[in-house]
Amino acid sequence: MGRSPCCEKEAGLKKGPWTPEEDQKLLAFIEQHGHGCWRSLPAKAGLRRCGKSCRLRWTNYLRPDIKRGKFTLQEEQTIIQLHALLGNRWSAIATHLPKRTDNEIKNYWNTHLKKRLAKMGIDPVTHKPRADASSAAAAAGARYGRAAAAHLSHTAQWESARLEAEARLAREAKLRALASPPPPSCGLESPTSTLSFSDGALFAAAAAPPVVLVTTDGDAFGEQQHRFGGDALLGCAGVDDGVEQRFVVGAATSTDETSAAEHHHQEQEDEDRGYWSSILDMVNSSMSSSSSSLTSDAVTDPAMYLPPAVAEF
DNA sequence: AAGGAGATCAACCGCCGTATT
DNA sequence: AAATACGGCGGTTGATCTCCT
Repeated sequence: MGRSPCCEKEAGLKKGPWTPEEDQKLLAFIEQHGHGCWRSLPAKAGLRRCGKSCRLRWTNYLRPDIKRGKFTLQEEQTIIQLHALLGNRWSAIATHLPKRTDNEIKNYWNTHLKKRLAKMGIDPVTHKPRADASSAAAAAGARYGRAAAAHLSHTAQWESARLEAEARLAREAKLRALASPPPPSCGLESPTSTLSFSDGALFAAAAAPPVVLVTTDGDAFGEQQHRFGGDALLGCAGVDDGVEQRFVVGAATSTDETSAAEHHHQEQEDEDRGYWSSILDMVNSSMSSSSSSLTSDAVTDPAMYLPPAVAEF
């Protein structure tokens, strides 16, 4: 069936970058009347724009509760972790990054994080080592790959849990929609997303996904070792965008070390599970208390997004 | 200083799900 | 039940900026 573009009917509508005057008009109107129906807003506000364009400008730029500027390490970590869980569901990811818009997160992923993972030989889509990785990335990826391979069964379990959780999420969303309308927006929601934090039931059901953390600022955070997922350990002393990345992967290669390595590996796997549980708990608790007095400041506490090992820094 | 290449990001496009008629 | 309206989402584009040669 589809739907025709909202601007199709009216010719002469302006496109392209917004001028300060237009911003002012839109801001003034919304502050005074609220946005109400976006389609009729431009005419009421004296703007020669389509409603969609106004909505986009407001949600991605003009809203007062938007944080702009460089992403913090914690925010990057959250994006990478959530992308491993949710894929390109930017609005859902934005739900967990207070004051960031899905558009901003999407841009940041496409321009920074995706490339960084690719440089490391990690497929940014699957968050797993790429087969065609080359040079240093290949070496790192290969080591990562060995560890990953050693945990394939766990990965399969994770994938299964994830799919199951997705299905449960869909069912629950349906039930919620039938039961009651969503509560008014609270401080924890993304500026752009309407996804409720209670959708995080997904996370409750999830186990540890295979995910890689890439640091951006070695100077600021020094050498770090992060544990992720059930299927690999990956540490990284990042200098800057792929200049030099050192990996510490929890898989021994020599025969002599095998036994000790297996033992160590088991311990690490337990730690990984514990680590992911803590992330999932964190996400869950922020969701379950979204209707309480918890403020967005509480959620933006960087420590909340750090793996235990990093939080100690 | 010039210009070419790559990076960035605001904004657009087209589709989807849901509500309404 | 079908058609239409609307808000929202994710992918993509293109103007602008920055860096490099």
